[in-house]
Amino acid sequence: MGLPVRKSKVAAPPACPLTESLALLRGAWAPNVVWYLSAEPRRFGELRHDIPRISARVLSARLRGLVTRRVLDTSPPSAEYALTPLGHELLPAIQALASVGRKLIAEWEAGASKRASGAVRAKRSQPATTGS
Amino acid sequence: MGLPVRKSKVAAPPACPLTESLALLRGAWAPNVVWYLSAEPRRFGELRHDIPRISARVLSARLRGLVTRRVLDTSPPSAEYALTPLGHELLPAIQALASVGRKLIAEWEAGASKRASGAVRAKRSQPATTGS
DNA sequence: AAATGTAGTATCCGCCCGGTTACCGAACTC
DNA sequence: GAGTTCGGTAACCGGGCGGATACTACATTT
Repeated sequence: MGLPVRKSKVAAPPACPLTESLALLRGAWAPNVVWYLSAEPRRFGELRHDIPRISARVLSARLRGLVTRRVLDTSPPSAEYALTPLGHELLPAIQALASVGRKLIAEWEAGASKRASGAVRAKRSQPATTGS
Repeated sequence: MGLPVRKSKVAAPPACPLTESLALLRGAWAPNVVWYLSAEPRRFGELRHDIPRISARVLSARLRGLVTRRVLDTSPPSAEYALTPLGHELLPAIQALASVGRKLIAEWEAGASKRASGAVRAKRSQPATTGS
């Protein structure tokens, strides 16, 4: 199956690189999935464990496009997912994003006491351990 | 419905760096706004021109958080927006994304030359996305 | 006064996204 | 056969996002 990701109602003229690449990461948890697959292939359940609040439905949806699937011949049949080359190309961007995120978290924790400025605080922040 | 509780190294960190930084870029056109403000401050109308398909409503919404506003004392009163330091920190990630996007578009157009059939997609020319 | 240009806000509304729940099915164990 | 584990899919559904349109507000120009 081809990349199903670009199905916006607007036939986007391929003019903006940013829009194009972001279309690949569109949808909740997509960058997290890429992140956890970056180091090594993982199985469905492992990803569910890595990203605890993702639902099976969404994870299954995210695992199409940037990812290849390989069925393993295990006792209960399982599957292994790995990033496609295109997925790997997104890693620098994702790492840069993670770097910013780490800085953000560090600053928030450092200045947690003086919470006065109107920063961009999301209503619900999702815990999801992105280790390194 | 129990997850295979195979606890890994991390227990429950406050937040995921990826999720946090992506929260900043959440919403349509947000990265584009950051992109166009990266080089220099711009005014509302300039951004609308840079990103033709964005609506004023959404642009106005995006211009809160990563951006500072300065009212100019011009003939019709105008406003100038500039990235905050936090906004600038996102630039490496955005540039990495744009890089991937450029590659995608190149491959895309290369493969599109095969399909030079009747359907010509209406290409509304967009101002160059600042080749970075 | 009327028109124009700039900078937004208000309101409506359709639709997609994603959470939840239930269900499926293969393989293995008991 | 019943139960369990792993890996999904199907259907429902509520909320939010964002497009479209209309409107406001201020200052200058005609």
